[in-house]
Amino acid sequence: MRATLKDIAEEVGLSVSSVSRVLNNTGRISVEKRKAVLDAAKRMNYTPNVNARELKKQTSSTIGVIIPDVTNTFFVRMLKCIDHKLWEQGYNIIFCDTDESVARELEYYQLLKEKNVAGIIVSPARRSMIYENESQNINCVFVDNEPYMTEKPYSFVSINNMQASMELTQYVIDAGYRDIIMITGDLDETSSNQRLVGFQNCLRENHIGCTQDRIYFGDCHYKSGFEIVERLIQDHKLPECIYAHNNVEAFGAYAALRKHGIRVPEDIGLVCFDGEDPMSLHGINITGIVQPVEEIAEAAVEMVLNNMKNPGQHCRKLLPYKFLEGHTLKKN
Amino acid sequence: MRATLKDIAEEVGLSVSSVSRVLNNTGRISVEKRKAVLDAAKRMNYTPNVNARELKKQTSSTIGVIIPDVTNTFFVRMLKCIDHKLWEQGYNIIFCDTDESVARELEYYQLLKEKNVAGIIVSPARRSMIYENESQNINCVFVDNEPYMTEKPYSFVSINNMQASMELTQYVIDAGYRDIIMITGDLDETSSNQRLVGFQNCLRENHIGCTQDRIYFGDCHYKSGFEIVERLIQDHKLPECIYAHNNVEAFGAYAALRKHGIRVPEDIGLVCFDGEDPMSLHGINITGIVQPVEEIAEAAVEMVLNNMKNPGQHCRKLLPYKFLEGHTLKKN
DNA sequence: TTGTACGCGTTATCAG
DNA sequence: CTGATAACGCGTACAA
Repeated sequence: MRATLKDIAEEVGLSVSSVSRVLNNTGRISVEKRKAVLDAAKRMNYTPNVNARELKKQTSSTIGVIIPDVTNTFFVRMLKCIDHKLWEQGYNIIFCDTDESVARELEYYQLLKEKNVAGIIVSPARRSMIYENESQNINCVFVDNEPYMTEKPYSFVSINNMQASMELTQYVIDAGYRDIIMITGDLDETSSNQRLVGFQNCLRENHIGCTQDRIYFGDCHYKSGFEIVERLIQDHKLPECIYAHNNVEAFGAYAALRKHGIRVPEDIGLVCFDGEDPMSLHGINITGIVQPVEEIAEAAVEMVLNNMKNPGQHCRKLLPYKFLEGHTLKKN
Repeated sequence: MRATLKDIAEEVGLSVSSVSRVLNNTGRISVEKRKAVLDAAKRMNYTPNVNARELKKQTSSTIGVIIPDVTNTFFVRMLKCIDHKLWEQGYNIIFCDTDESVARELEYYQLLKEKNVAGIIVSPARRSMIYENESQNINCVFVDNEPYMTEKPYSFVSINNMQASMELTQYVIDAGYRDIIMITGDLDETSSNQRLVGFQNCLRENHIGCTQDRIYFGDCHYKSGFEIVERLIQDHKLPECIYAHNNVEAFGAYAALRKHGIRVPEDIGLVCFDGEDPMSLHGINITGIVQPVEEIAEAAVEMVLNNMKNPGQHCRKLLPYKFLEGHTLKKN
């Protein structure tokens, strides 16, 4: 068994509180007793029980992080950044990958509360139900996708997806493309929705018909990008340019194009969000919007820590994004 | 504040123990009181305090997972698998990314103990010091890389890296290549070391000189793969085939080759470990060894859970790997 | 300077 | 069936 304060106390013939005082450097203790305690602690390999301490002190040093799919490069980078920021502040992460299951998300959320986390950073999947039937004021920061239908206030950090999407679309148009299609993300998610709306708005503003056949419904995954594009190829319906909702879909799209010998950007243009991952497309950057992952993570951490000191204070942050000129559009 | 058993007890005019019994379905309680408790619990949004419960019951439902870099596709997939397996068993993960810092690894390890985890799954970075000065018998399973220099027994799961490396090298040779170089991983890690040894052994067995200029020292990262190959190109020293320690290095190597218009496999061969990620090379699989990530994760979980029931039982498992015939070697 | 007593939220034992 | 009581490991107000 692990040594406890009590064990040490018995060992050195002191009271538990004195031992506690020594180990926490609180209160005054005679030098020799202090030494005795420290020696015993070392000898007995004493390890404090943080859970007990936090139960007593009514604090918590763990933050729950819920994400839909950690194999997605955007989320994994966010996770890593969050971990580092929190580590610096003395916090730990309980990691929850929901596999995009709303049910799992809810179960994880419940569990995190039971584990007494100091706060939760969640990038919800689909129409997140987290805030349904939730009367408790839990310290929760949403990232990327907003919770569905709640009049309760909440904290949120992301970028302005609609605006970014419009800018991107406009860039494509300005580059000379007019026949553009979009492969959407999961439209149950607000970020996907916003990007689609931005795309549609921009087409309209440019008097380009935004007919239904410009929109293909993906699900944020590689496979949907791949399959949609392969179908387009087979149907001889390839447009001049493909706008994929995220990098993963774009990789899928790219793979399908390459499989059929269609070159990017010579034969077709390709844009997306978060296409800058150098590891993923052998050094080829995909032109498009790049979300400031680090800043988003940092803001989320800041917000969740701040909410601890000022409970009930909610905050909504839309961070500036970057435009990346990659190698997947023809020069005008 | 969060409602506690005591709050409910006061609300319904019962003792704390009775409330506990109702909520845990233990012991007999009259129907009406049971209903009263349940109602109150719901009304007051009662959430049990797992930490308190586990303090009392002397149990723990959290497992620490320490990995060197979660953005590495191998580790992130492992993490995800581990999370899912543990979730099924009612356990949670405290996530620790060390950024390959041995110091951080040690700090995390200490912290996990303090947080009272039921066990730790660790893929150590470099020459892990985790087991130095460690007299306590902590439930710890090592994955991929073995701890450095300890006479203490430990649990470990991986593949037989040396044998796999020999097989891979032999395959390359059998495919007609003789001028092969290897870009190693971080040689402080046993897996990297083993793969290098396997490469060398196989060359010797085939009477191919294993001179020092066949070995380039990488560090498992994209950048090192890229830079080493670019230097080779500039020095006109490209071999017939490059053997990269892992997929990330191979991606870097591939990017460098592509940048200079060198085609794979037409102009040069490329093999590595874990090159099957369809997302990463636009559908092109890299020929080589594939580690059974899922099985490794599963085994690690099994071992860590088993160690809980049978403390001190250590186990070493080398799982079967697969050979993947991809698209990066010329057909013989 | 040190010890006693109490409580954090929970469960388990023992009485009634 | 129900309620005290103790204990898990720890920190702290109070007393000595």
